[in-house]
Amino acid sequence: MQTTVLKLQTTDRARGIAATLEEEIVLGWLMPRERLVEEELAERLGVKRHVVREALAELERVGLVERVPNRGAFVRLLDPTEVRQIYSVREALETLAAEQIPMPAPDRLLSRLKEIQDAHSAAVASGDARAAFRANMIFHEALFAACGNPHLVELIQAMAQKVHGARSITAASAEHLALARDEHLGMIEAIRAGDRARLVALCRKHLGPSRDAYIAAAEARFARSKTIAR
Amino acid sequence: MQTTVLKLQTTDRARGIAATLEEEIVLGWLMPRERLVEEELAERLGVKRHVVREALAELERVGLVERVPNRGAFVRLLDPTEVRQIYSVREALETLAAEQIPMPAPDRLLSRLKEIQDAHSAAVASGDARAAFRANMIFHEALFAACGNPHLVELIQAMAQKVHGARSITAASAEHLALARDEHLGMIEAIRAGDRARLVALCRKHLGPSRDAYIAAAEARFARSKTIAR
DNA sequence: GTCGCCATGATTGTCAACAATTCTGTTGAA
DNA sequence: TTCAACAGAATTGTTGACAATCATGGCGAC
Repeated sequence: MQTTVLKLQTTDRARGIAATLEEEIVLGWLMPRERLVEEELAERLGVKRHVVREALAELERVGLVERVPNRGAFVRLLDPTEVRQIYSVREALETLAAEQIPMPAPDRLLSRLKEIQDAHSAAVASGDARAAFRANMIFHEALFAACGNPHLVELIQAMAQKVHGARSITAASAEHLALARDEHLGMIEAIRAGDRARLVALCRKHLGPSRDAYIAAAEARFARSKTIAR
Repeated sequence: MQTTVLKLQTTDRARGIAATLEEEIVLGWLMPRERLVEEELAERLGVKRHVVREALAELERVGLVERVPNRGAFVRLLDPTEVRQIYSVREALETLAAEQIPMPAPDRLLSRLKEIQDAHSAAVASGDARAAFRANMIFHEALFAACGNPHLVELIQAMAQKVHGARSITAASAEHLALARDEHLGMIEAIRAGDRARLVALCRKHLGPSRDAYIAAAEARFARSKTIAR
Protein backbone atom coordinates (compact mmCIF):
# COMPACT_ATOMS: atom_id res chain seq x y z
CA MET A 1 0.00 0.00 0.00
CA GLN A 2 1.29 3.35 -0.97
CA THR A 3 0.34 6.72 0.36
CA THR A 4 -0.20 8.82 -2.72
CA VAL A 5 0.42 12.49 -2.21
CA LEU A 6 -2.41 13.73 -4.32
CA LYS A 7 -1.93 17.27 -5.46
CA LEU A 8 -5.20 19.14 -5.53
CA GLN A 9 -5.56 22.33 -7.50
CA THR A 10 -6.82 25.70 -6.43
CA THR A 11 -10.45 25.10 -7.28
CA ASP A 12 -10.60 21.89 -5.29
CA ARG A 13 -8.66 23.26 -2.37
CA ALA A 14 -10.95 26.28 -2.37
CA ARG A 15 -13.92 23.93 -2.11
CA GLY A 16 -12.34 22.31 0.91
CA ILE A 17 -11.64 25.65 2.54
CA ALA A 18 -15.18 26.79 1.83
CA ALA A 19 -16.52 23.61 3.44
CA THR A 20 -14.33 24.14 6.47
CA LEU A 21 -15.47 27.72 6.90
CA GLU A 22 -19.05 26.58 6.44
CA GLU A 23 -18.63 24.12 9.31
CA GLU A 24 -17.10 26.77 11.50
CA ILE A 25 -20.05 29.01 10.80
CA VAL A 26 -22.61 26.28 11.54
CA LEU A 27 -20.87 25.34 14.76
CA GLY A 28 -20.92 28.94 15.90
CA TRP A 29 -17.16 29.21 15.91
CA LEU A 30 -17.48 31.99 13.40
CA MET A 31 -20.31 34.29 14.35
CA PRO A 32 -22.55 36.45 12.17
CA ARG A 33 -21.06 39.84 11.41
CA GLU A 34 -17.61 38.49 12.11
CA ARG A 35 -14.98 39.74 9.77
CA LEU A 36 -13.13 37.24 7.62
CA VAL A 37 -9.65 38.49 6.85
CA GLU A 38 -8.07 36.78 3.89
CA GLU A 39 -4.49 36.61 5.04
CA GLU A 40 -5.49 35.51 8.51
CA LEU A 41 -7.55 32.62 7.17
CA ALA A 42 -4.86 31.75 4.68
CA GLU A 43 -2.29 31.33 7.42
CA ARG A 44 -4.60 29.52 9.79
CA LEU A 45 -5.75 27.05 7.16
CA GLY A 46 -2.38 26.62 5.54
CA VAL A 47 -3.14 27.85 2.04
CA LYS A 48 -2.28 30.85 -0.07
CA ARG A 49 -4.42 33.92 -0.09
CA HIS A 50 -5.86 33.43 -3.56
CA VAL A 51 -7.32 30.11 -2.46
CA VAL A 52 -9.10 31.76 0.44
CA ARG A 53 -10.24 34.43 -1.97
CA GLU A 54 -11.88 31.87 -4.20
CA ALA A 55 -13.46 30.10 -1.23
CA LEU A 56 -14.95 33.37 -0.02
CA ALA A 57 -16.30 34.07 -3.48
CA GLU A 58 -18.03 30.71 -3.40
CA LEU A 59 -19.48 31.28 0.04
CA GLU A 60 -20.76 34.61 -1.18
CA ARG A 61 -22.52 32.97 -4.12
CA VAL A 62 -24.06 30.47 -1.76
CA GLY A 63 -25.22 33.24 0.52
CA LEU A 64 -23.32 32.43 3.69
CA VAL A 65 -20.95 35.34 3.43
CA GLU A 66 -21.28 38.92 2.38
CA ARG A 67 -18.54 40.80 0.61
CA VAL A 68 -18.19 44.51 0.06
CA PRO A 69 -15.59 45.75 -2.38
CA ASN A 70 -12.36 46.88 -0.74
CA ARG A 71 -13.81 46.18 2.69
CA GLY A 72 -13.77 42.46 2.97
CA ALA A 73 -15.98 39.55 3.84
CA PHE A 74 -18.33 38.98 6.75
CA VAL A 75 -20.45 36.12 7.96
CA ARG A 76 -23.86 37.06 6.71
CA LEU A 77 -26.62 37.79 9.18
CA LEU A 78 -29.98 36.57 7.96
CA ASP A 79 -33.05 38.52 8.88
CA PRO A 80 -36.12 36.59 10.08
CA THR A 81 -38.14 37.33 6.96
CA GLU A 82 -35.50 35.81 4.78
CA VAL A 83 -35.22 32.77 7.00
CA ARG A 84 -38.96 32.25 6.85
CA GLN A 85 -38.94 32.50 3.07
CA ILE A 86 -36.11 30.03 2.72
CA TYR A 87 -37.73 27.54 5.05
CA SER A 88 -40.94 27.83 3.14
CA VAL A 89 -39.15 26.86 -0.05
CA ARG A 90 -37.31 24.09 1.74
CA GLU A 91 -40.58 22.66 2.91
CA ALA A 92 -41.95 22.61 -0.62
CA LEU A 93 -38.82 21.07 -2.08
CA GLU A 94 -38.42 18.41 0.55
CA THR A 95 -42.07 17.47 0.35
CA LEU A 96 -41.75 17.19 -3.40
CA ALA A 97 -38.74 14.93 -3.04
CA ALA A 98 -40.26 12.82 -0.27
CA GLU A 99 -43.28 12.19 -2.43
CA GLN A 100 -41.08 10.74 -5.15
CA ILE A 101 -39.16 8.33 -2.97
CA PRO A 102 -40.11 4.87 -4.17
CA MET A 103 -42.33 2.95 -1.78
CA PRO A 104 -41.81 0.27 -0.75
CA ALA A 105 -38.22 1.37 -0.46
CA PRO A 106 -35.38 -0.88 -1.57
CA ASP A 107 -33.53 -2.61 1.27
CA ARG A 108 -30.37 -0.98 0.09
CA LEU A 109 -31.72 2.46 0.95
CA LEU A 110 -32.96 1.41 4.35
CA SER A 111 -29.70 -0.19 5.40
CA ARG A 112 -27.75 2.78 4.11
CA LEU A 113 -29.86 5.20 6.14
CA LYS A 114 -29.62 3.04 9.22
CA GLU A 115 -25.87 2.91 8.90
CA ILE A 116 -25.58 6.67 8.56
CA GLN A 117 -27.96 7.20 11.42
CA ASP A 118 -25.85 4.97 13.66
CA ALA A 119 -22.96 7.33 13.07
CA HIS A 120 -25.18 10.31 13.75
CA SER A 121 -26.57 8.82 16.94
CA ALA A 122 -23.07 8.02 18.15
CA ALA A 123 -21.97 11.58 17.50
CA VAL A 124 -24.98 12.93 19.36
CA ALA A 125 -24.34 10.59 22.28
CA SER A 126 -20.73 11.67 22.58
CA GLY A 127 -21.62 15.32 22.16
CA ASP A 128 -19.46 15.73 19.07
CA ALA A 129 -21.29 18.54 17.30
CA ARG A 130 -19.03 18.54 14.28
CA ALA A 131 -19.43 14.83 13.62
CA ALA A 132 -23.16 15.16 14.20
CA PHE A 133 -23.35 17.95 11.65
CA ARG A 134 -21.50 15.92 9.07
CA ALA A 135 -23.54 12.78 9.63
CA ASN A 136 -26.68 14.86 9.53
CA MET A 137 -25.80 16.27 6.13
CA ILE A 138 -24.99 12.83 4.79
CA PHE A 139 -28.27 11.47 6.12
CA HIS A 140 -30.36 14.10 4.39
CA GLU A 141 -28.48 13.74 1.16
CA ALA A 142 -28.95 9.98 1.15
CA LEU A 143 -32.60 10.34 2.07
CA PHE A 144 -33.53 12.83 -0.63
CA ALA A 145 -31.26 11.31 -3.24
CA ALA A 146 -33.70 8.41 -3.18
CA CYS A 147 -36.18 10.60 -5.03
CA GLY A 148 -34.17 9.90 -8.16
CA ASN A 149 -33.72 13.45 -9.38
CA PRO A 150 -30.20 14.71 -8.63
CA HIS A 151 -31.09 18.24 -9.64
CA LEU A 152 -33.84 18.39 -7.07
CA VAL A 153 -31.40 17.09 -4.49
CA GLU A 154 -28.98 19.81 -5.46
CA LEU A 155 -31.59 22.47 -4.83
CA ILE A 156 -32.50 20.98 -1.49
CA GLN A 157 -28.87 21.06 -0.47
CA ALA A 158 -28.41 24.60 -1.73
CA MET A 159 -31.33 25.83 0.31
CA ALA A 160 -30.11 23.96 3.38
CA GLN A 161 -26.74 25.62 2.92
CA LYS A 162 -28.30 29.04 2.83
CA VAL A 163 -29.56 28.77 6.36
CA HIS A 164 -26.43 27.22 7.79
CA GLY A 165 -25.59 30.62 9.13
CA ALA A 166 -28.80 30.47 11.11
CA ARG A 167 -28.12 27.10 12.63
CA SER A 168 -25.41 27.73 15.16
CA ILE A 169 -28.08 27.82 17.85
CA THR A 170 -29.40 24.34 17.30
CA ALA A 171 -26.32 22.68 15.85
CA ALA A 172 -24.56 22.71 19.17
CA SER A 173 -27.50 22.06 21.47
CA ALA A 174 -27.69 18.57 22.95
CA GLU A 175 -31.43 18.90 23.22
CA HIS A 176 -31.94 19.74 19.57
CA LEU A 177 -29.47 17.11 18.43
CA ALA A 178 -31.36 14.45 20.36
CA LEU A 179 -34.62 15.58 18.82
CA ALA A 180 -33.12 15.45 15.33
CA ARG A 181 -31.86 11.95 16.02
CA ASP A 182 -35.30 10.77 17.08
CA GLU A 183 -36.91 12.30 14.02
CA HIS A 184 -34.38 10.61 11.77
CA LEU A 185 -35.24 7.30 13.36
CA GLY A 186 -38.89 8.09 12.78
CA MET A 187 -38.26 8.75 9.10
CA ILE A 188 -36.45 5.47 8.68
CA GLU A 189 -39.33 3.71 10.37
CA ALA A 190 -41.87 5.47 8.16
CA ILE A 191 -39.99 4.44 5.04
CA ARG A 192 -39.73 0.87 6.27
CA ALA A 193 -43.47 0.81 6.96
CA GLY A 194 -44.19 2.37 3.58
CA ASP A 195 -46.05 5.20 5.27
CA ARG A 196 -45.46 8.09 2.89
CA ALA A 197 -47.81 10.52 4.61
CA ARG A 198 -45.92 10.06 7.84
CA LEU A 199 -42.57 10.53 6.13
CA VAL A 200 -43.67 13.78 4.55
CA ALA A 201 -45.09 15.02 7.84
CA LEU A 202 -41.85 14.19 9.62
CA CYS A 203 -39.74 16.00 7.04
CA ARG A 204 -41.87 19.06 7.47
CA LYS A 205 -41.76 18.86 11.24
CA HIS A 206 -38.01 18.30 11.11
CA LEU A 207 -37.48 21.76 9.70
CA GLY A 208 -39.36 23.53 12.45
CA PRO A 209 -37.04 23.66 15.48
CA SER A 210 -33.98 25.27 13.95
CA ARG A 211 -36.13 27.77 12.08
CA ASP A 212 -38.10 28.76 15.15
CA ALA A 213 -35.08 28.91 17.41
CA TYR A 214 -33.31 31.24 15.02
CA ILE A 215 -36.28 33.47 14.42
CA ALA A 216 -36.84 33.85 18.13
CA ALA A 217 -33.20 34.68 18.74
CA ALA A 218 -33.01 37.00 15.76
CA GLU A 219 -36.12 38.90 16.68
CA ALA A 220 -34.79 39.47 20.16
CA ARG A 221 -31.57 40.68 18.66
CA PHE A 222 -33.27 42.95 16.16
CA ALA A 223 -35.43 44.43 18.89
CA ARG A 224 -32.34 45.08 20.94
CA SER A 225 -30.36 46.61 18.12
CA LYS A 226 -33.29 48.91 17.41
CA THR A 227 -33.32 50.36 20.92
CA ILE A 228 -29.56 50.66 21.02
CA ALA A 229 -29.73 52.23 17.57
CA ARG A 230 -26.61 51.45 15.70
CA MET B 1 -24.76 65.81 -17.09
CA GLN B 2 -21.61 63.95 -16.35
CA THR B 3 -20.49 60.59 -17.57
CA THR B 4 -19.18 58.84 -14.50
CA VAL B 5 -16.50 56.29 -15.26
CA LEU B 6 -17.47 53.70 -12.69
CA LYS B 7 -14.71 51.31 -11.90
CA LEU B 8 -16.01 47.81 -11.41
CA GLN B 9 -13.95 45.23 -9.61
CA THR B 10 -13.06 41.75 -10.62
CA THR B 11 -16.08 40.01 -9.13
CA ASP B 12 -18.52 42.33 -10.86
CA ARG B 13 -16.72 42.27 -14.16
CA ALA B 14 -16.64 38.48 -13.92
CA ARG B 15 -20.41 38.48 -13.53
CA GLY B 16 -20.72 40.52 -16.68
CA ILE B 17 -18.38 38.24 -18.61
CA ALA B 18 -20.27 35.21 -17.37
CA ALA B 19 -23.53 36.76 -18.54
CA THR B 20 -22.03 37.54 -21.94
CA LEU B 21 -20.76 34.01 -22.37
CA GLU B 22 -24.11 32.69 -21.27
CA GLU B 23 -25.80 34.69 -23.99
CA GLU B 24 -23.35 33.46 -26.58
CA ILE B 25 -24.12 29.91 -25.54
CA VAL B 26 -27.87 30.40 -25.67
CA LEU B 27 -27.69 32.02 -29.07
CA GLY B 28 -25.69 29.12 -30.39
CA TRP B 29 -22.65 31.24 -31.05
CA LEU B 30 -20.72 29.02 -28.70
CA MET B 31 -21.61 25.40 -29.31
CA PRO B 32 -21.58 22.45 -26.93
CA ARG B 33 -18.21 20.80 -26.65
CA GLU B 34 -16.54 23.98 -27.83
CA ARG B 35 -13.36 24.80 -26.07
CA LEU B 36 -13.16 28.02 -24.08
CA VAL B 37 -9.59 29.25 -23.95
CA GLU B 38 -8.94 31.73 -21.19
CA GLU B 39 -6.50 34.01 -22.92
CA GLU B 40 -8.54 34.07 -26.10
CA LEU B 41 -11.68 35.12 -24.26
CA ALA B 42 -9.73 37.61 -22.20
CA GLU B 43 -8.51 39.37 -25.29
CA ARG B 44 -11.80 39.22 -27.15
CA LEU B 45 -13.77 40.59 -24.20
CA GLY B 46 -11.18 43.10 -23.14
CA VAL B 47 -10.41 41.84 -19.65
CA LYS B 48 -7.54 40.16 -17.88
CA ARG B 49 -7.29 36.44 -17.71
CA HIS B 50 -8.16 36.11 -14.04
CA VAL B 51 -11.51 37.75 -14.69
CA VAL B 52 -12.32 35.17 -17.35
CA ARG B 53 -11.12 32.55 -14.93
CA GLU B 54 -13.61 33.63 -12.30
CA ALA B 55 -16.39 33.86 -14.86
CA LEU B 56 -15.70 30.32 -16.00
CA ALA B 57 -15.71 29.15 -12.40
CA GLU B 58 -19.13 30.68 -11.99
CA LEU B 59 -20.45 29.12 -15.18
CA GLU B 60 -19.12 25.80 -14.00
CA ARG B 61 -20.97 26.17 -10.72
CA VAL B 62 -24.12 26.97 -12.60
CA GLY B 63 -23.64 23.96 -14.83
CA LEU B 64 -23.24 25.60 -18.22
CA VAL B 65 -19.60 24.83 -18.52
CA GLU B 66 -17.39 21.92 -17.65
CA ARG B 67 -13.83 22.27 -16.51
CA VAL B 68 -11.12 19.68 -16.26
CA PRO B 69 -7.94 20.54 -14.42
CA ASN B 70 -5.06 21.57 -16.68
CA ARG B 71 -7.19 21.00 -19.75
CA GLY B 72 -9.57 23.89 -19.74
CA ALA B 73 -13.24 24.66 -20.04
CA PHE B 74 -15.88 23.43 -22.46
CA VAL B 75 -19.48 24.28 -23.12
CA ARG B 76 -21.27 21.46 -21.38
CA LEU B 77 -23.33 19.02 -23.38
CA LEU B 78 -26.44 17.96 -21.51
CA ASP B 79 -27.73 14.47 -22.01
CA PRO B 80 -31.47 13.99 -22.52
CA THR B 81 -32.00 12.35 -19.14
CA GLU B 82 -30.54 15.32 -17.37
CA VAL B 83 -32.63 17.74 -19.40
CA ARG B 84 -35.77 15.81 -18.55
CA GLN B 85 -34.92 15.87 -14.85
CA ILE B 86 -34.24 19.58 -14.87
CA TYR B 87 -37.44 20.38 -16.71
CA SER B 88 -39.38 18.24 -14.27
CA VAL B 89 -38.03 20.33 -11.40
CA ARG B 90 -38.67 23.54 -13.32
CA GLU B 91 -42.26 22.55 -13.78
CA ALA B 92 -42.71 21.94 -10.07
CA LEU B 93 -41.02 25.19 -9.08
CA GLU B 94 -42.84 27.35 -11.59
CA THR B 95 -46.17 25.82 -10.68
CA LEU B 96 -45.43 26.48 -7.04
CA ALA B 97 -44.60 30.10 -7.77
CA ALA B 98 -47.55 30.63 -10.09
CA GLU B 99 -49.86 29.37 -7.39
CA GLN B 100 -48.61 32.03 -5.03
CA ILE B 101 -49.03 34.98 -7.36
CA PRO B 102 -51.69 37.18 -5.78
CA MET B 103 -55.00 37.15 -7.60
CA PRO B 104 -56.46 39.49 -8.53
CA ALA B 105 -53.09 40.84 -9.52
CA PRO B 106 -52.13 44.43 -8.81
CA ASP B 107 -52.31 46.75 -11.82
CA ARG B 108 -48.67 47.52 -11.32
CA LEU B 109 -47.73 43.95 -12.16
CA LEU B 110 -49.93 43.80 -15.21
CA SER B 111 -48.64 47.01 -16.71
CA ARG B 112 -45.08 45.98 -15.99
CA LEU B 113 -45.55 42.64 -17.74
CA LYS B 114 -47.24 44.30 -20.69
CA GLU B 115 -44.41 46.75 -21.01
CA ILE B 116 -41.79 44.01 -20.97
CA GLN B 117 -43.80 41.94 -23.40
CA ASP B 118 -43.98 44.85 -25.82
CA ALA B 119 -40.21 44.85 -25.90
CA HIS B 120 -40.17 41.10 -26.36
CA SER B 121 -42.71 41.21 -29.15
CA ALA B 122 -40.77 43.93 -30.90
CA ALA B 123 -37.59 41.88 -30.69
CA VAL B 124 -39.38 38.83 -32.07
CA ALA B 125 -40.87 40.89 -34.90
CA SER B 126 -37.50 42.27 -35.89
CA GLY B 127 -35.82 38.91 -35.56
CA ASP B 128 -33.36 40.12 -32.94
CA ALA B 129 -32.68 36.90 -31.06
CA ARG B 130 -30.44 38.50 -28.50
CA ALA B 131 -32.92 41.19 -27.55
CA ALA B 132 -35.66 38.55 -27.48
CA PHE B 133 -33.62 36.41 -25.12
CA ARG B 134 -33.03 39.31 -22.79
CA ALA B 135 -36.63 40.45 -22.77
CA ASN B 136 -37.70 36.87 -22.26
CA MET B 137 -35.55 36.53 -19.16
CA ILE B 138 -36.84 39.79 -17.76
CA PHE B 139 -40.40 38.73 -18.42
CA HIS B 140 -40.06 35.49 -16.51
CA GLU B 141 -38.27 37.14 -13.65
CA ALA B 142 -40.96 39.79 -13.32
CA LEU B 143 -43.68 37.19 -13.59
CA PHE B 144 -42.37 34.83 -10.94
CA ALA B 145 -41.11 37.59 -8.68
CA ALA B 146 -44.78 38.33 -8.12
CA CYS B 147 -44.96 35.18 -6.00
CA GLY B 148 -43.31 37.19 -3.24
CA ASN B 149 -40.54 34.78 -2.36
CA PRO B 150 -37.22 35.95 -3.81
CA HIS B 151 -35.51 32.71 -2.90
CA LEU B 152 -37.98 30.71 -4.91
CA VAL B 153 -37.39 33.07 -7.81
CA GLU B 154 -33.69 32.51 -7.46
CA LEU B 155 -34.14 28.77 -7.78
CA ILE B 156 -36.36 29.16 -10.81
CA GLN B 157 -33.73 31.28 -12.46
CA ALA B 158 -30.96 28.89 -11.52
CA MET B 159 -32.80 25.98 -13.11
CA ALA B 160 -33.57 28.01 -16.21
CA GLN B 161 -29.88 28.84 -16.46
CA LYS B 162 -28.95 25.20 -16.30
CA VAL B 163 -30.69 24.41 -19.53
CA HIS B 164 -29.54 27.49 -21.39
CA GLY B 165 -27.00 25.28 -23.06
CA ALA B 166 -29.90 23.27 -24.45
CA ARG B 167 -31.76 26.22 -25.82
CA SER B 168 -29.76 27.30 -28.81
CA ILE B 169 -32.19 25.38 -31.00
CA THR B 170 -35.28 27.33 -30.00
CA ALA B 171 -33.69 30.62 -29.02
CA ALA B 172 -32.93 31.48 -32.61
CA SER B 173 -35.98 30.01 -34.31
CA ALA B 174 -38.56 32.53 -35.48
CA GLU B 175 -41.26 29.94 -35.11
CA HIS B 176 -40.46 29.18 -31.50
CA LEU B 177 -40.01 32.82 -30.64
CA ALA B 178 -43.45 33.63 -32.03
CA LEU B 179 -44.97 30.80 -30.01
CA ALA B 180 -43.29 32.05 -26.84
CA ARG B 181 -44.63 35.52 -27.53
CA ASP B 182 -48.18 34.24 -27.88
CA GLU B 183 -47.88 32.23 -24.69
CA HIS B 184 -46.60 35.26 -22.80
CA LEU B 185 -49.61 37.21 -24.00
CA GLY B 186 -51.80 34.35 -22.86
CA MET B 187 -50.24 34.46 -19.40
CA ILE B 188 -50.84 38.17 -19.09
CA GLU B 189 -54.42 37.66 -20.12
CA ALA B 190 -54.86 34.82 -17.61
CA ILE B 191 -53.52 37.00 -14.82
CA ARG B 192 -55.76 39.86 -15.84
CA ALA B 193 -58.77 37.55 -15.85
CA GLY B 194 -57.75 36.08 -12.50
CA ASP B 195 -57.70 32.62 -14.01
CA ARG B 196 -55.04 30.87 -11.96
CA ALA B 197 -55.61 27.43 -13.40
CA ARG B 198 -55.03 28.75 -16.88
CA LEU B 199 -51.90 30.58 -15.82
CA VAL B 200 -50.43 27.45 -14.28
CA ALA B 201 -51.33 25.41 -17.34
CA LEU B 202 -49.71 27.96 -19.61
CA CYS B 203 -46.52 28.02 -17.58
CA ARG B 204 -46.32 24.26 -17.82
CA LYS B 205 -47.02 24.28 -21.53
CA HIS B 206 -44.49 27.05 -22.04
CA LEU B 207 -41.68 24.75 -20.95
CA GLY B 208 -42.50 22.04 -23.44
CA PRO B 209 -41.19 23.19 -26.81
CA SER B 210 -37.58 23.93 -25.97
CA ARG B 211 -37.33 20.76 -23.92
CA ASP B 212 -38.76 18.55 -26.64
CA ALA B 213 -36.75 20.19 -29.40
CA TYR B 214 -33.55 19.63 -27.52
CA ILE B 215 -34.30 16.07 -26.54
CA ALA B 216 -35.14 15.19 -30.12
CA ALA B 217 -31.96 16.79 -31.41
CA ALA B 218 -29.83 15.29 -28.68
CA GLU B 219 -31.16 11.79 -29.16
CA ALA B 220 -30.42 11.99 -32.84
CA ARG B 221 -26.94 13.18 -32.04
CA PHE B 222 -26.35 10.49 -29.43
CA ALA B 223 -27.53 7.82 -31.83
CA ARG B 224 -25.16 9.14 -34.46
CA SER B 225 -22.20 9.38 -32.12
CA LYS B 226 -22.83 5.77 -31.08
CA THR B 227 -22.58 4.44 -34.59
CA ILE B 228 -19.56 6.56 -35.43
CA ALA B 229 -18.09 5.50 -32.10
CA ARG B 230 -15.81 8.17 -30.78
C1' DG C 1 3.23 0.43 -41.46
C1' DT C 2 2.50 0.78 -36.53
C1' DC C 3 3.69 1.48 -32.02
C1' DG C 4 5.99 3.88 -28.44
C1' DC C 5 8.86 7.69 -26.94
C1' DC C 6 10.54 12.15 -26.57
C1' DA C 7 10.75 17.18 -27.81
C1' DT C 8 8.01 21.09 -28.44
C1' DG C 9 4.26 24.26 -28.05
C1' DA C 10 -0.05 25.61 -26.15
C1' DT C 11 -2.66 26.26 -22.06
C1' DT C 12 -3.73 26.30 -17.41
C1' DG C 13 -2.22 26.87 -12.42
C1' DT C 14 0.51 29.33 -8.80
C1' DC C 15 2.65 32.90 -6.75
C1' DA C 16 4.51 37.13 -4.76
C1' DA C 17 5.10 41.85 -5.51
C1' DC C 18 2.75 45.99 -6.23
C1' DA C 19 -1.30 49.27 -6.44
C1' DA C 20 -5.51 51.03 -4.62
C1' DT C 21 -8.69 51.57 -1.07
C1' DT C 22 -10.50 51.92 3.44
C1' DC C 23 -9.91 52.24 8.36
C1' DT C 24 -7.79 54.28 12.70
C1' DG C 25 -5.82 57.36 15.58
C1' DT C 26 -3.76 61.91 16.17
C1' DT C 27 -3.24 66.62 15.82
C1' DG C 28 -4.72 71.26 15.71
C1' DA C 29 -8.08 74.84 15.23
C1' DA C 30 -12.69 76.80 16.06
C1' DT D 1 -15.26 69.65 23.41
C1' DT D 2 -15.99 68.83 18.68
C1' DC D 3 -14.83 68.58 14.18
C1' DA D 4 -11.88 68.21 10.04
C1' DA D 5 -7.85 67.08 7.91
C1' DC D 6 -4.23 64.15 7.55
C1' DA D 7 -0.75 60.56 8.07
C1' DG D 8 0.01 55.76 8.72
C1' DA D 9 -1.54 51.04 9.06
C1' DA D 10 -4.28 47.33 7.64
C1' DT D 11 -6.53 45.09 4.04
C1' DT D 12 -8.18 44.08 -0.39
C1' DG D 13 -7.55 44.21 -5.56
C1' DT D 14 -4.53 43.66 -9.76
C1' DT D 15 -0.92 42.34 -12.49
C1' DG D 16 2.67 39.91 -14.86
C1' DA D 17 6.02 36.48 -14.49
C1' DC D 18 6.92 31.86 -13.80
C1' DA D 19 5.89 26.80 -13.00
C1' DA D 20 3.29 22.71 -14.04
C1' DT D 21 0.66 20.12 -17.04
C1' DC D 22 -1.22 18.30 -21.14
C1' DA D 23 -1.81 17.84 -26.39
C1' DT D 24 0.72 17.38 -30.79
C1' DG D 25 3.75 15.84 -34.09
C1' DG D 26 8.09 13.90 -35.49
C1' DC D 27 11.35 10.20 -35.17
C1' DG D 28 13.16 5.79 -34.65
C1' DA D 29 12.61 0.71 -33.51
C1' DC D 30 10.32 -3.29 -34.49
